[in-house]
Amino acid sequence: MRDFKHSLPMELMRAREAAMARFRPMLRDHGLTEQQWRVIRVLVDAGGADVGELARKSCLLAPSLTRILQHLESRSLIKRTQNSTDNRRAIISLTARGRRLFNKIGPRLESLYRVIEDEFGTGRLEALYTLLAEFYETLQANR
Amino acid sequence: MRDFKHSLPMELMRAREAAMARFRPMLRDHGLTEQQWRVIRVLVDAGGADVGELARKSCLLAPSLTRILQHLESRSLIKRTQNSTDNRRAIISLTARGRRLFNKIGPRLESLYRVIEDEFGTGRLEALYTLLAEFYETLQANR
DNA sequence: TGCATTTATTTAACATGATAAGTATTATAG
DNA sequence: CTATAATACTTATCATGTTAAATAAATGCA
Repeated sequence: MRDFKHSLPMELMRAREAAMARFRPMLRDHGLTEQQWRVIRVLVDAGGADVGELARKSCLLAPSLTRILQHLESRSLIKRTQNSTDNRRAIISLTARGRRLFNKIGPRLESLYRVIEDEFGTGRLEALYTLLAEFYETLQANR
Repeated sequence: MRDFKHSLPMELMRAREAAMARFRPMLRDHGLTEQQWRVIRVLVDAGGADVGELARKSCLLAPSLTRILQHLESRSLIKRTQNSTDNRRAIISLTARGRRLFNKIGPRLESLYRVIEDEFGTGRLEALYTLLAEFYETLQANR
């Protein structure tokens, strides 16, 4: 049997963990988990989204997202608006406080990212992105 | 700021999830989680290891591993041996039942893996492995 | 030898991952 | 219209992720 070290899910996880280990301390300093940050990040880009859209874009399962939104709402970082024609959906958006937190953390994480970019090389990083995207597309297509 | 979709941890996660979605149902059919399977897989290769070694090789944090070992022991899939000169360490190994379970599941997962190999192509898969390993090494080296 | 330090593992506490089931609202067939 | 199915979330439950603290055994050194 193929050597266990040569396991793709494992390698993907190790690579991801190596990267996250660089980012996590700073998020933690601001009382945020990686997943909470992903939600905030998506809300900045989208500027308001329902829970389903948020789940897709932040790669979080609905039950996890429900809990995260409750948490972020209790910290007044997000707010819900019941504005739609569909009463099942609530529009989630950042509060002013949420935006301030993003503006504080965003640039610092960005610079950590650039360090990685320098260490590994922009070219190889791009190659990795491409392969990952292709891999994902291939597996989704034949699902 | 860089587009959020172009986030390396996210891409690594999505790729990993796409792969795991293929494997998880079969593991679940046998009452195993992905992490429990990783432990069994390492024990087959190593044939007995202390908790620290197991944690490193299965890429699990010590607290998670503690719980998983308790679970696997309660199902009689692993056993502990207090044989060492160091009384802090217990040697973990598979029971006959654990080995039987591995022999039943292993080949089926292997064939699922070959499907992925065929879909994505052996060459690109190797390229991906190489980049991932290099990425991990680079980030570990400059830790 | 005696004791502070280090090492190996476990507990504790809180957050998320994963699946199934529940609830409320909207769409749809008859 | 109205019963039924589909949709969008939320709850519930169990397992793991993450960090800090606790416990216990081994080491190092005065």
